[in-house]
Amino acid sequence: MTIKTRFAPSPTGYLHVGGARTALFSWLYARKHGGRFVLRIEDTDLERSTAESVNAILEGMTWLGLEYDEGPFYQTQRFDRYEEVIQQLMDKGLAYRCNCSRERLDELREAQMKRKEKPRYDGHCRHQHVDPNEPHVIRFRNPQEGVVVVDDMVRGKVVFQNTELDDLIIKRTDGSPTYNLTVVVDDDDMGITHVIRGDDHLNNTPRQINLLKAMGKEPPRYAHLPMILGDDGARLSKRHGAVSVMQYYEQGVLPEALLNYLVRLGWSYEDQEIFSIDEMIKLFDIEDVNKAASSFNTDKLLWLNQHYIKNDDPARIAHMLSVHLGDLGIDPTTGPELLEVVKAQQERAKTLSELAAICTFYYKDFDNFDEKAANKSLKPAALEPLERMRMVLSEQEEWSREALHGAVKSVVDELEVGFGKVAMPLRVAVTGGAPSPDLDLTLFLVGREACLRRIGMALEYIQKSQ
RNA sequence: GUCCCCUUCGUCUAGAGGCCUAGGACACCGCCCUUUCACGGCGGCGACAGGGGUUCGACUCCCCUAGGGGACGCCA
Repeated sequence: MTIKTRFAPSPTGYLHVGGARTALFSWLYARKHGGRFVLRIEDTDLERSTAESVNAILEGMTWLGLEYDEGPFYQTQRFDRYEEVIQQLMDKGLAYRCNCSRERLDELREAQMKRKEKPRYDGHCRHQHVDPNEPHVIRFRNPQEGVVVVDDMVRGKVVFQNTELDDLIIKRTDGSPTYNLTVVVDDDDMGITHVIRGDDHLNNTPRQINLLKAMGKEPPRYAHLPMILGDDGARLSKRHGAVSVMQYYEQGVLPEALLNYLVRLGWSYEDQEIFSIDEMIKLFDIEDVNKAASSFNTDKLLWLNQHYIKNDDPARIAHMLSVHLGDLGIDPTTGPELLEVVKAQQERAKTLSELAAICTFYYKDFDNFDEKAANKSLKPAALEPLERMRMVLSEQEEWSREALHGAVKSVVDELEVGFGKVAMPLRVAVTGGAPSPDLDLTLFLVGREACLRRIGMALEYIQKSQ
């Protein structure tokens, strides 16, 4: 039997980290077992589903590289099929029409709550004849005795009493099918063998199993993944920063870093922290997934991101970085070779946007010196070293790292001071105080013209601050 | 409220009765490297929710309590 998993989001918002993790685990499980991965859009809620959300989800999946083998399927295009199943259930007496008013239902719920009972439909229309021509919904006749055992791959066996379940609506007054029916029909029709989804669906599972049994079908295997909470342990929401996966893209998080972060949320393999996609596929197993919810920790994501930025091919980083430089109004073709700049700065940033920011000084003058750096290094004592450096650099014939190192050294020797007395002011003068690599490499990349101009700015700055 | 689930350092996690003086990672704090910032190296801080059992022995098994999460929709 070929293993088949699916990711089935409802297009009522963006792809968020929780959804992305669910998709990742489903995808990994399929890939690991040489199976197939299906994308299905659960858009039966016509009120809230939007085309923008569909696009956002597809965009997120693409960015993360979670490619699907089948789909995307849209439930709104399968209404005929759902109708067919509903009819079959009606014919077999396993579903019935109900015309209870919303008012009655509301009152019922309220009364039950007041009695400290679990609110649920009382089966009022179970044995009532309802005229098909008047407005009605169709409810599934849930078994009233016995138990349903969900044999979950991460939770183990979970037992539900049928008396806890009520007769759920499978078809609305407007004729559209509801979630619990559509998932069950689709998962079965599409041959889904493993339903891997969020924890919040665990309580729906016994209902779905009953529905499946009524249809004469065999339930798939289930795996309910623990939720992802915000940094503060509360449910993930907008106030926790990035809600949409694409916001991480915008901030300059690498997809492999996000995936690596997500795969370690609720799963681990020995003491390993860094996983390539291939390693994830090889080592991942749904049986090893934890039961407890976990909190999203941005610091760790950023640490992973820095790791990937630092270790990735500089050419690839350069390619991705140009977008972020563009955001800052920088055209990297107007200055030093971007590839060389990336190599020089690669290990100094946690995100691509941060990397872009610290690469700015290679391409354009800064407006102000960093206050802290300037206070420390741009003092009167720096006047002489900077004057000397300006002269030496303006006369410098060979503009190479080695030669520039010699140039700085010559000033140090001439003034008979420590290396830092010259190097520090010079670095701040040239970079504005931004993090930067070796001084000789920095001077080399920034170029003679900009170096001289900025030393002038620094001298002016020192004189003005007196 | 009812039902279901969960509970190891601040966070992610290892731990399948003795291997635990509870291991790793992020964060934090020191030190080293160093012309800045990083990187890297070394070290430190820091947890079994509480209470009962079972057992020669419990982080591991059972029960209770507490706390957290989820579900209880003509949402998915």
